Amino acid sequence: MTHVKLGAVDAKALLLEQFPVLPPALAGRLLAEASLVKAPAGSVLFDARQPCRGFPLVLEGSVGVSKSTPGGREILLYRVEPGQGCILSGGCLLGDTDYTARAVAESDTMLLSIPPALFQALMVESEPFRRFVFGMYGERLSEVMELVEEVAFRRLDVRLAQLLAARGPVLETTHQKLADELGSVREIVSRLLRGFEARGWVKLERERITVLDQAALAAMTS
Amino acid sequence: MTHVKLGAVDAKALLLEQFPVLPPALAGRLLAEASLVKAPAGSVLFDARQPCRGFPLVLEGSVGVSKSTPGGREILLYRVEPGQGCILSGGCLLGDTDYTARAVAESDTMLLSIPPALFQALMVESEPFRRFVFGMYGERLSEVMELVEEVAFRRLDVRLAQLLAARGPVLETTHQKLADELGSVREIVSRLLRGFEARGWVKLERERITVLDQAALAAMTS
DNA sequence: CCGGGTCTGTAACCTGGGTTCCATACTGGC
DNA sequence: GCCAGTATGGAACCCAGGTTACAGACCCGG
Repeated sequence: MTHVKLGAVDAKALLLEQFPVLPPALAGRLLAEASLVKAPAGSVLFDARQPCRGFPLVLEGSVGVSKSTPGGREILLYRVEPGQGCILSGGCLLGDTDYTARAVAESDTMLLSIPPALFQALMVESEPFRRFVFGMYGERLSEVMELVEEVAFRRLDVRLAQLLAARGPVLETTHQKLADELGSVREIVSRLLRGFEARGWVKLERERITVLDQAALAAMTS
Repeated sequence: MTHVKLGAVDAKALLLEQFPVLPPALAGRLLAEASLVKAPAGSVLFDARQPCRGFPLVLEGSVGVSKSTPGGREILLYRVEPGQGCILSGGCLLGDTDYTARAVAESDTMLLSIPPALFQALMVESEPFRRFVFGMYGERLSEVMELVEEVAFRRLDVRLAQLLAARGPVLETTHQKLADELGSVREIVSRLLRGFEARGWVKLERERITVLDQAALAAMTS
């Protein structure tokens, strides 16, 4: 976990390190023509009904893409980690349509925003870049399809348990944020967590959940 | 609605008609190298955990892609109509992964199955083909993301009403099939339909639902 | 060290939707 | 015209999860 200040040089190192699939020549070009953006935790990168300004590659941190209702409820569709790009922007750029979801930096995030023209050009010229973008599309689609199934058929306690098992052993977060990730509400998440705690599977503290029995949580899935 | 028997000639006509974005030269090549497949209504084109044999373009009929649980419940992820391809296969071909869902012909369907090698070649060589495939990816992803929101936050009566309004004025289907589309069960769909009938919004008969007040159904959305 | 904001605990209550069960009715083949 | 298979009607019951409403508890800034 590097905590150095990031300049142009570090950006290049990060780009090469996080996106090994991209040939170095291309990386150089990206750094020259794309703009480096720092997004502090919590900042909104884009929102529904907005046109798309560029195709962002995440170098550091992570971005959550979610849908939300007027009533204030929310559900996380997927997370963009370092080494990935926000594929939603790809669709917007190619189809020239607006966003249909919201993207929020989940931690301090650094990303490289490829301007539309360059993105289009790369898609035509660069085979590796195309493969990269395509691969990500496929992955995302599968993920979101999976999510539909989860939301439609899996009980919330199971989904919460999965989440805890996957992200443990220690989660520094609030019940509200977990609820927003699952598409539920704070009270229910609190209630379920209490249940897990009673069974000795987790320990609860303010803004911190410690997983004590990952196996038990994971076993709920079945 | 053409009911002629379909031979090679008709396939070409259909291909050109349904896929105007593809240049005629490419269409010729596709017909020469891809295989024409007829799938009777109800036949399973592919299922989860199977590798992918080709990239199918739908010429006539329609294909439903859905997830299902061991318990027998089901939810429709999206529908592939004439002029579209099954993008899920694209991901499988490029990433060489297995399917994660099931595809069923919803009516007698005719499709053109592009073999993996040709698909890969076209993605490299043909800009219009690439644009076509890309465009579809973006669309599907948006659709499925939308579906997550619907399933997570919208009540079933509203979703059913939407479905009826969109697919009316007459639906030749069973309550079970509607349930499988929505990710619910027969009894609930029946109950809700009864409610709509009581309000004079639909008329119910065996294997047939007639929408009488589309405006009322559509208005539930808000 | 006081006070407002945020996070969590807890409980009563409600309801949408799933489960179970059975009755009825239509339909097509023999 | 009978019978098996399928589609629908209808009700009792249950429960996961959402709503509402507070009360502490912690945390930070002034």
